[in-house]
Amino acid sequence: MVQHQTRQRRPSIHDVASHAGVSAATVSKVLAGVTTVRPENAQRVFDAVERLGYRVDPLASDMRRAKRRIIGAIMPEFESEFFGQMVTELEGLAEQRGYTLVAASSRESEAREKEILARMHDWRVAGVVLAPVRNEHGPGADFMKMNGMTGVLIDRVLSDDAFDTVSADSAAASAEVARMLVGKGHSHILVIGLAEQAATVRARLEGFRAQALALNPSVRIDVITSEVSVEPLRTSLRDYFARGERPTAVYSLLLKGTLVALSEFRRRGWHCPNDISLVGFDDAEWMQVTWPAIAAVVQPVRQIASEAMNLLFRRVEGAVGPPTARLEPCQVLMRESVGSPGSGPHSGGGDRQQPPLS
Amino acid sequence: MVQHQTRQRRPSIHDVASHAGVSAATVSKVLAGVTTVRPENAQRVFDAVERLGYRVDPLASDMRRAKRRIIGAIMPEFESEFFGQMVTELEGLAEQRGYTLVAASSRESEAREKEILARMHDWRVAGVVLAPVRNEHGPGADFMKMNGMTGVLIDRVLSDDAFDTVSADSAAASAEVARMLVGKGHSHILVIGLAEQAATVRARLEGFRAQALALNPSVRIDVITSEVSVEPLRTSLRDYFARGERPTAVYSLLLKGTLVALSEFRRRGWHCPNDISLVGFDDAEWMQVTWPAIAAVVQPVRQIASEAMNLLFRRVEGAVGPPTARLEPCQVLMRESVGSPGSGPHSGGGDRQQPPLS
DNA sequence: CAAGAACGAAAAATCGATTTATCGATTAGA
DNA sequence: TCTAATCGATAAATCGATTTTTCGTTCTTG
Repeated sequence: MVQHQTRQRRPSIHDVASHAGVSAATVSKVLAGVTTVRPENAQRVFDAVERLGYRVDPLASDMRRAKRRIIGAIMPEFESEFFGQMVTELEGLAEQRGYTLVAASSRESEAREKEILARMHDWRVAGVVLAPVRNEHGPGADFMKMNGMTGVLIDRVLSDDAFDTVSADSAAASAEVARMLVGKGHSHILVIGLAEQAATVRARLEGFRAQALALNPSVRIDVITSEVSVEPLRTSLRDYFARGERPTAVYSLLLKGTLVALSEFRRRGWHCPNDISLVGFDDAEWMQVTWPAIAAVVQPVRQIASEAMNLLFRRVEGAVGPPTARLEPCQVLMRESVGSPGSGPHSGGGDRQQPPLS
Repeated sequence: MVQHQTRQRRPSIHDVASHAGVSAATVSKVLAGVTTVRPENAQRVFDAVERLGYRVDPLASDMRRAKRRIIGAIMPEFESEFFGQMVTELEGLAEQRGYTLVAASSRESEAREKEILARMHDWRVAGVVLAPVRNEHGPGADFMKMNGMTGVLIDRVLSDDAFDTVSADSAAASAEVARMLVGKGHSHILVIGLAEQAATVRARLEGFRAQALALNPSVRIDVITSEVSVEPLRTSLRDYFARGERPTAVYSLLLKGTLVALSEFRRRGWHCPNDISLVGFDDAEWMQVTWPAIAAVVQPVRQIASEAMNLLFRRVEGAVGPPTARLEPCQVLMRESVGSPGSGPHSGGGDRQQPPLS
């Protein structure tokens, strides 16, 4: 525990060895827990370690290994609660196993995603947790395949023929949303999302549609998607409402879509749930303190992170066999933003902004 | 560009050397841009690099350096937009200079903060960007001092005698908030915050109080703080309102406080800005799409990140001299959550929850 | 009691790069 | 012409650990 010296160079394993009067190899063995060392020598090593405040240099320690004790994490962004929590969880889990997590943001760019992967490959990371920008078939996964990297794909994925995948069971969650909305009497529902994330969006959409139609064959489901960014989505949504379309509920398949929907509602002076109901995929802390509180699908971040790390380390340790595709169940939080249609006056609209409460 | 081989072992500098018919030292020099190499040999090296798809192993490359090309970033959390953006920015800036960023979350724990720093010290990071849990005088900064680490402190800091500091000019921003609130006629204002972050909170508080009193000497300013977490703050706030205190405006010194205030308002059935006005330190994307939009102080994330990295690399490159303390200006976004007092009926309260719009 | 097994620890090789020292071949200068 | 300086490149040392090989003792055993 002593660290009285403020000198520059840190003690190396050789310093410990000479202080303990043994060889560096012996020190290494003692610290690795090898039992074929005389207890007396082991004690001298521990003493010297203590006295010098010696700690293993992870960089040097990793030099000879083919796989270094580093795990890479690549997320599309860090700004949302979901990915923030995800990185926090992954970091903790990696640390528990003595690994260092190197996190990087692909900033929603597949090109950047590939560059980051190349850099992580340079570091000889033991494994990668990749949340792809688009889906499991992007250039990122290809690069990993091509270079024999071990990894797990999460979030915007369904299943892959090379990597284990873990994601929220968004189809089941969407079905539950459908149950709730149709159950409340909604028969004209708008679903908005980004088509870029193909498979996941399709799963959510189909999960929702199938359940909704099963409950009420005459329900009308409109879909608005945009390819890459959310701004075109905003424009499409604006046009849609301007055309006079009046769904009684909106289900947004992604957080940014929920924000867009809310801002379009506010733009038209519509209030939830009286004028229109809203459910969003992805929960956020603020959603329960606003008026109205926003109904949302909560993704099981901890479970996804923990399952992903389990699968990853299994592969890192050499497990073989066909890749698995895990789906973790979500929770749907029904809040005030959802009501029954026709329970309040549908303010005709118009594009002017108006103060909400007076 | 060629990477036809899917074999396991990556080519080393010796593979390149033998393919080019030169020594490893020559390859190293060519790649380092040393000019005392015969152009013909340089070309052969480049060709071999291309053919083999060779890339330098950053781990091995860093072995002999005292400071490795790694920058550590320690944030109290990753879940908020502010720190999420901060990590994104820092990562980009580190990458630009050929450094790898290792980010870790102290999870609002000073003990963990120190552990992470110890681990980063093990890695011999070139520098650290530390956003301390409490302030610049915590065990984290002490550890860095003790071990001669180079670093920059950001966010919850004012100035330090050992490290450069960069933070938002929250005193000036708070003064501007005071100007706006007092200017609107508020004369009883509640300020809430966490005292743990001593210096910063005091700066914000004093900046606010001084300006408010300068404009209206009879303004009443109540302060509620809690030491560590936000839950006691919630309790205190609840008690405060239950005692019958009726400020006309609340200024929250931190994001979590803004959420707590909103949830207490909703608990009592109060609406912004008619029943009470609200301004929060720290902006978030959702604040502009809710009803009402929440007024907030926007921190200059990019400027803080960029300035922190500039200062850090200056020190990494050996710059000496007294530490600097930078304050980056904030922007105050006045939104609908702020109005004039008495412009709407103050609903007496009561603790029952009530639907907002009807 | 001597040959062989078992044990513990030191010596040496290794990982993949960088840097320093060394060396041979030209070229320059005396 | 002989020595000295210069140039380009290679050999070797280094970084800090781990792992393999080697070696000297001690303990068995025939």
